[in-house]
Amino acid sequence: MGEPARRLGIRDVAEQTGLSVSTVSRALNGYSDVKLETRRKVEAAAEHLGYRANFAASSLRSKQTNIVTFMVSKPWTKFVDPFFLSLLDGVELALQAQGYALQIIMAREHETEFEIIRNSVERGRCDGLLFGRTRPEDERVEWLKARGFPFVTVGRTDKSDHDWVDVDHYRIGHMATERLIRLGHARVAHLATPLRYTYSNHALRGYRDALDAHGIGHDPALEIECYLSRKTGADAVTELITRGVDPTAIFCGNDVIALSAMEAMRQFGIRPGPDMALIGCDDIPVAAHVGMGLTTFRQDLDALGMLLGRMMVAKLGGDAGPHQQLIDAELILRGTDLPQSGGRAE
Amino acid sequence: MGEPARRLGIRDVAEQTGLSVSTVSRALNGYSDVKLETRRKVEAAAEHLGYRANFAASSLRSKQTNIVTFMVSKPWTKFVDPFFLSLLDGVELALQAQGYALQIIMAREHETEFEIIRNSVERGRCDGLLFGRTRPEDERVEWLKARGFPFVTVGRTDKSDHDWVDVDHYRIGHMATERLIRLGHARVAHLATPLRYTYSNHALRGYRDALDAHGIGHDPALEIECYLSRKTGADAVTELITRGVDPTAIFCGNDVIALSAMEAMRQFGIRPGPDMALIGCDDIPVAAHVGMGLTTFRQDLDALGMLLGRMMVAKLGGDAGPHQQLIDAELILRGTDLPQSGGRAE
DNA sequence: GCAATATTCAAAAACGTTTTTGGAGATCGG
DNA sequence: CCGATCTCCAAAAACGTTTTTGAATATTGC
Repeated sequence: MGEPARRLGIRDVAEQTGLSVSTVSRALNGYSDVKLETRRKVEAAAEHLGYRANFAASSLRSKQTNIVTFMVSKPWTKFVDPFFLSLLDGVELALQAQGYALQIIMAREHETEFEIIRNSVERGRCDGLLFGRTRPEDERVEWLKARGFPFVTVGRTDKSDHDWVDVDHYRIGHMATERLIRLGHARVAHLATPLRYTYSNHALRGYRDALDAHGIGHDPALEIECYLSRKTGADAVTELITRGVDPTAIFCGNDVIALSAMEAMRQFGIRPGPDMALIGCDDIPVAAHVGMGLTTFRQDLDALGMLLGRMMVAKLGGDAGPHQQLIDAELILRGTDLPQSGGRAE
Repeated sequence: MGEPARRLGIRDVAEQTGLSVSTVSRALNGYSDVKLETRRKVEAAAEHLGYRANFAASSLRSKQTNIVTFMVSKPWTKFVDPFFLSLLDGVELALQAQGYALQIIMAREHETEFEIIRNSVERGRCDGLLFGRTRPEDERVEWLKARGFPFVTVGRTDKSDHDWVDVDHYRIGHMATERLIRLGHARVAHLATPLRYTYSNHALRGYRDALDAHGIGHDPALEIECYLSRKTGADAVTELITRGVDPTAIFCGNDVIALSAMEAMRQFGIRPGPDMALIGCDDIPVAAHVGMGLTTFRQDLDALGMLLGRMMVAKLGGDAGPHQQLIDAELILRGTDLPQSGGRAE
């Protein structure tokens, strides 16, 4: 009868080499108390047999997975967000250099985010956790902190007493608004990204502070919160115009909102740029190609990702930290940040 | 002194309920031979204690992970390829509906692809494997087939005797070329995606067959293979023009190539569309915004992804298959597929 | 040359579950 | 009312590693 076709195990390597199972394990895992010659012999036998340690078994015994999980939240799964891939590319690079594997899981529903984290941590599926879209008061952050589980976030909380990397959206908001003011605009609107996220609040504060610094108070009618769908930038512009708020310039929290806003402007016969100045954020690929080109901010996401990965590796290596770092974005000047024209051509 | 702070285990749930460890396990895993009342009690206790089965242990004993791995290859990690995220979104949806988790790993170097697959399979890290960028003769496919490990690919091999989903690039190539011919173009060039991939060959065959069907032989000088970087579409156009090959229309294997080609055309004073017709493939977001809009093909990637996921679930459920399915792409008419103008305006 | 220390390896325990095996009590048919 | 069949659960084995423990041999210091 045919053999039961047992799976190849460390035992087979031991038999092949005439060594004990424990020695084989120690040789394969790079322990120092095994003679070089022995190690070579073991490695040769393992290679020859095609043996690899079973993941579940080794992770059960050693209590580590060598996996870092990045949880991507709904908005990132829904759009082709350049934020996503470039960032991950950097993270992966930094992790694999230290022997860690990057695993990506998706949180489709907003409510499942926490559940996914709990599951990953409590079931011991990974050694460290990465995620973004942090909120001013973030349940996930608090829970992980309380448990002492290693994690780094993209974005801060209000307390910010954990490890994070972040793009300086305060500075972005401030610079964008100031530039528009210097171009002669007195009524600058802000179409904000969802204010449940911390970074949106930072951008908003930057916007307001820039206005204040120039003696222009902020007008609630000029501030509209947009959600991450394709339409709300347009809706916001429509609202601004139909209500007669009449801004002459707009700072948008991201390019998707800006693009949507531009669409609405054209419907109203307003030329984005000449008739209404516009600055976005993110520099998505379309930004360079739409109309006369959208002026926006670019972030070095590769660098941000590598930073994120390196922080995680440092934490996992026992470095207590704190690990916190702010990244600057670069203003990309294109065609939509034009001076106040004094009214649109009829 | 202080308790050793042991990790919460199934034993604790057993003690809490006064049941045996085995019964708790069976209750939690939905076996039928446990009284409803007992099951409820166990679930309540587990919930109350916050217990979750350790992943490594359960996967070691049960020999399954409930994980399906999608390996993404280098080109997909490098660009913001819409192919990627939409596809994964669909896959994830189909998998999680059946209790499987989607895990994504990246193959940065081309050469590591195979190594990653071996590692995943031999170490028992997942129950099934998904990947794309298949080649006419694909080492990965052969190896997995020989091992009998469950996998589905995006794209076929020459033999195609495994499970796959694919976009019908033959039809795309045929339709695009035929459309250009009907518009009066006799010299239609083809900027192909890398021919090491199977789908590129299908597109090329479609292109050639359409020419043949109209009594136009294919001219090797009109066929240029482009690699997936931003520049080669431009390089190819430059080559066509400087060599005096003078096509009046181009069918591009994808939109990135087409966009790059358009850039080069403009440098030569050739207007994409009026002076040289152009059809791309993929309908990346920029395609709608560039110039007068790029005519291209759109694929329903969500559907493709869900199909992929459902096939994997079926396989894992024991359905022997074969599971093979071809998906049609939709022609999106925009501004670059114009009739032969008889020469460009000087 | 002898005790002390280093080096190298083997045996066995441990990791936390699921699965196998089997047995006690309940239910059923006649 | 008795044997047969079900229902529900407990005890123990098993999964394939890594880690702990300890012992044999080789090396060193004096």
